[in-house]
Amino acid sequence: MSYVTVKDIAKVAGVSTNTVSRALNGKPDVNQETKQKVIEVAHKLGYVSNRSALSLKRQKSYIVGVVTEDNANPFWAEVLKGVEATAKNYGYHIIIANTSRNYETEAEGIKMLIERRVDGLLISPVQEKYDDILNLKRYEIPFAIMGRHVEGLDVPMVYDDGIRGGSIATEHLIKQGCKKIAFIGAQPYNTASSERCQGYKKALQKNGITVEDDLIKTGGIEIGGGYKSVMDLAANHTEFDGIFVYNDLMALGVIKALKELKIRIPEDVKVIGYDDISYASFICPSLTTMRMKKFEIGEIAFKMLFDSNEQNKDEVVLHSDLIIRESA
Amino acid sequence: MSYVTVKDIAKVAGVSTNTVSRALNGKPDVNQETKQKVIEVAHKLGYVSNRSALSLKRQKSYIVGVVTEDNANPFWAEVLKGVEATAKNYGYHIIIANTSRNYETEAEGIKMLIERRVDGLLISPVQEKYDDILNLKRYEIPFAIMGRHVEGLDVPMVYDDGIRGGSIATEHLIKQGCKKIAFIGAQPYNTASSERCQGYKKALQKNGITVEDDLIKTGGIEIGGGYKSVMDLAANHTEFDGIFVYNDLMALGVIKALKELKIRIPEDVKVIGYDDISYASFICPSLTTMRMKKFEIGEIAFKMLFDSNEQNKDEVVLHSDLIIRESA
DNA sequence: ATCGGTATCGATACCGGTATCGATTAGGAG
DNA sequence: CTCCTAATCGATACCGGTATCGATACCGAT
Repeated sequence: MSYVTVKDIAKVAGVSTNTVSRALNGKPDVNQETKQKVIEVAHKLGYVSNRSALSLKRQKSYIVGVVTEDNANPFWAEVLKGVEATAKNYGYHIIIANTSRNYETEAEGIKMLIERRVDGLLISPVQEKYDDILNLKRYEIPFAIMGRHVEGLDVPMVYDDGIRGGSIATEHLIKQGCKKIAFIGAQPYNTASSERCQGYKKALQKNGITVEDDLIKTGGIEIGGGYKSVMDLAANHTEFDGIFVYNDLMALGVIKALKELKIRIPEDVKVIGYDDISYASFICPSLTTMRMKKFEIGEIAFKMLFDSNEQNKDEVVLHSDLIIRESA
Repeated sequence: MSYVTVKDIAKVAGVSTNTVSRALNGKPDVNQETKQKVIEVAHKLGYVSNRSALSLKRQKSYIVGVVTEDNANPFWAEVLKGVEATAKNYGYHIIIANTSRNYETEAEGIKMLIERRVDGLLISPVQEKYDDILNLKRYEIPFAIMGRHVEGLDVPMVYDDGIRGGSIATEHLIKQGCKKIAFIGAQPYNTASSERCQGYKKALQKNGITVEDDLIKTGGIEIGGGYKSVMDLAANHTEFDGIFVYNDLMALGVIKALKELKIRIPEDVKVIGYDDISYASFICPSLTTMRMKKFEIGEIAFKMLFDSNEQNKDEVVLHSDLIIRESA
């Protein structure tokens, strides 16, 4: 059986398609009895409205596109929950486009979302380039940047204060007695990573510890990236007694590497992560980290698109909290 | 600036909308020069095609709807990666509808996806009821069930052999010397859970161990469910030296509870999970588990919809492998 | 000169809804 | 009885594409 249309309902109910539309949408100018009958017929025929036709006519899709690096990543999964829950409250659905931290994939994803005529766009940019995002200004589509702070882009953003957080994390290691603290970060163009690194340097300087370039590693993100950076440090015989890792996922790799190197945590080396993903308390040793307001990032980002209270803010900065566990 | 249409391009290029369409879609019956000019104009004006209009005209959306309990759940996140990667190869996009293990949410999600006129539907059902899924047969939309085995539904399915896997997991505990093995499962209507429980019973019987109802717990899923079940066992002073947990996420809760009860793993109690989520090797102690073919479930499920090689199979059964780590 | 074939292109209908506007009817006021 | 108003409803245009079909022009063959 094919899909039922308003025309089918109209024929069976003996009214015009217009009346069907009015009846089904609770509009005025319909007699109560007619309305009942139409609804009855629609139900009996198994009518389901066609959103494509609606989108076309209303010039509104009630879809918001979300562009993130990977919706399976536990950090972004939480952010997405915030977006999704808020979207639902506002009568929107979301389509997710993963970038896999690749600029071309990001550009493709954004194009796809524009083709679907999303009503808004939430982007956590790859940051290799911003051409695709700047290009968005050609259209009248509202969009916002999530989880990253980008200077000079003149686009609404919601992000975590990485300088503050990085500074707090590093100070915690210093208070725990660490003297030679390494920073293991993401790609250099990743502003979240570079801000946390700035915070790290700030904390070191404030405490009279010199910043050593050998102790700063940037590279691939995710578990493998953290693993590799520790192995690099070890291969260069760089000494360290503390590590501040860009995020918890990389911290997993860091911990794995340290274990393989028979370095005890936290006795020999203390480790602190960032994000507080849900598995941070279950890993061994449990991970000290900065708890980011993940759900809120998604929630606020969505509201920046459509909620008049948040709409005209061009920047929302969130603060993360230190969560002390076993690793530091 | 509003969106550019074929009409705008036609006006500027001095041709008809039809010619624009032909030129942009690589169709024949267009002069090479005309084609070039149209493409040029389209590019200059920043044309992006409108998928809603296309969907309406072509009666095809190139979207597949995916209904799962929670895309943030590490197990389903992997399955979704399989779906997404395969969909991309076939030129499809996906829209995700989370059910939160709630029948009403599932029914709503399915309705939304039908409204968007998805070309296919992949569902991991809540299993409280099947009315919404059976209702799908009214439409001509292809769909398949992922990760669950449901008898008597006459719908294509791809799932893991839970009886086999549950049996292997339980036998592993028995070989490790466990005599009193508990099973901690999900809700009773969850067929994946009940099949693993069947496998558990089968293995016990085969090894001359009597099945004790006190040792079988069913209840809430996810971390909290596992935690609560262990605490229930402890409150009833039920003795056990091994636990087979429905999935790894619940195993996290189990391990948390055991730690709080000062029960050592694996010395006092051995624990085995199911799924092999990516964090299983990082938790403490690292989790022995059954590795499910998560990506493949998503991949095969998608192919069942459209790929002529897989299309006419009504069931694909996958086998999981025992991964031995510290917890058992 | 006429004809047939081919290449190129445009007018128009249609997909499934909704909005605009006009038509019809009934009822009450004058 | 006429006029006005409100309630109800239908005909039609439109959203942005594409498919169908017909029109036109140009070529070489007869």
